[in-house]
Amino acid sequence: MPVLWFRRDLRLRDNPAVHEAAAAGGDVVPLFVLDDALWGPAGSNRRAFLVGCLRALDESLDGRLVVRRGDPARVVAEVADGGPVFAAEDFGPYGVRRDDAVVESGIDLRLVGSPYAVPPGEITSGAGAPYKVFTPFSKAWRQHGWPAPLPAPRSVRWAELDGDPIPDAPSVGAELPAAGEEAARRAARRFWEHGLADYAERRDRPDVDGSSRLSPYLRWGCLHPRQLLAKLGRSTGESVFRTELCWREFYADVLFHDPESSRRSWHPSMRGMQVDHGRRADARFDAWAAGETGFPLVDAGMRQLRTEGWMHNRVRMLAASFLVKDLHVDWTRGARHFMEHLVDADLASNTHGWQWVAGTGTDASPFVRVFNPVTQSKRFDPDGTYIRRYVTELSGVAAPAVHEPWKLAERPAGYPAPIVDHDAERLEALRRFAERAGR
DNA sequence: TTTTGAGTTGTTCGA
DNA sequence: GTCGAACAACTCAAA
Repeated sequence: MPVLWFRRDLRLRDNPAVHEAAAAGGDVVPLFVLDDALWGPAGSNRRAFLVGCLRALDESLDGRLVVRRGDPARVVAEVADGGPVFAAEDFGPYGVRRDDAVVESGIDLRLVGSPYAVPPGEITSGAGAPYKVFTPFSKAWRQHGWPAPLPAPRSVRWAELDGDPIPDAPSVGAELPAAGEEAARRAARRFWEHGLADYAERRDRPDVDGSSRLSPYLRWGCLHPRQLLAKLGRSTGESVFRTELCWREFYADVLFHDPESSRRSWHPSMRGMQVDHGRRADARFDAWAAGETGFPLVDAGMRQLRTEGWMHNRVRMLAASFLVKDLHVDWTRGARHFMEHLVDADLASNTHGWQWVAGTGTDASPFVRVFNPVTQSKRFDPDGTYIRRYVTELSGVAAPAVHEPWKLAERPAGYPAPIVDHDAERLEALRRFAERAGR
């Protein structure tokens, strides 16, 4: 029996592997392998969202989704029993290793499609080398183009096979996004109706929640970017959103060409960057992770991450900048924390988003960027709406004091004083960068 | 091969 | 408050 192996493509629509598996003849076994290498490091938010996606998929398969726990090479071999296995290609470092092992074990693995409009590795510069700068990549990417979404497949006959139960969703603090393909379609429709027209202006505003909120669905493949790209026109908002989708593809391409870059700085000269270790650094990291730095917008973001498994991108950048530039903690540590808690945790986007902020990645900026937590707060959350939503200690504090509560005559009860002096740490960050640049 | 223009998302300083 | 310049020099990508 042909097997349809779901990995990060938890949908039935516009899924080339579904078509191929159906065309192979015979009842198709829809399989998901609960792989400890991926399940283990995931925090409860990410686990809960994945469980939600699996339940939704199971429902649209009339309860026939086969979930098996264990090592993929062993589990897939057992289920396939010599038959062909169809799956979308995974270009991440772990996915490539896993699939190599699967093929080596003799399984007839047929990779069809990928989670990207253009698979990593396909776009190269005139010299045939991978792009290292976003803008030329994005031009080539748009020129390259992508296929239209697939029509619905003729009805697929799904096999009935025993599996392990879908694990219970861990209990989580607050509300996670609704999971699954139908929820993704609703979210996309909502974004199209309410968010896309003003996207260019609103996407940077955490207070009005102006981003698309589609990242968790793209991460788990409840949506394919092709489905979004096919509907995008030429307006400013649509162009800006298309560019955001292109960033996702660019970073997947960068990680594909340098799989090591998820663990160490992409830029060789930045690998010797001086970072802080030890008890003081650990305490600062803990304060950052808990949302107790005393900088309201940073804390609001870190608390949103904990409770919702998601953070607005503008605030992600600021929180990352704060950890790296103000606390001098290695970016990989912050990136791991994000990976654990984000429901949209994507290794490529997360890694290279962090590296962009840390100044260790493909970005060729002529100067060192150090985000100012107060300036960012005033510009992107002017009334403090977003801050007060997550930092309840400041619920009675209005703008402008909400941006710098240490200036109040009386410190708000329960809210910490700033753990560092931003101006001093900024100079320290610049000093460390200058040291690297001199080598 | 050499040259040229450009590089997501920033901050500070001084007019 | 608003605005433009300065902030390293370098690397990339295409002409």
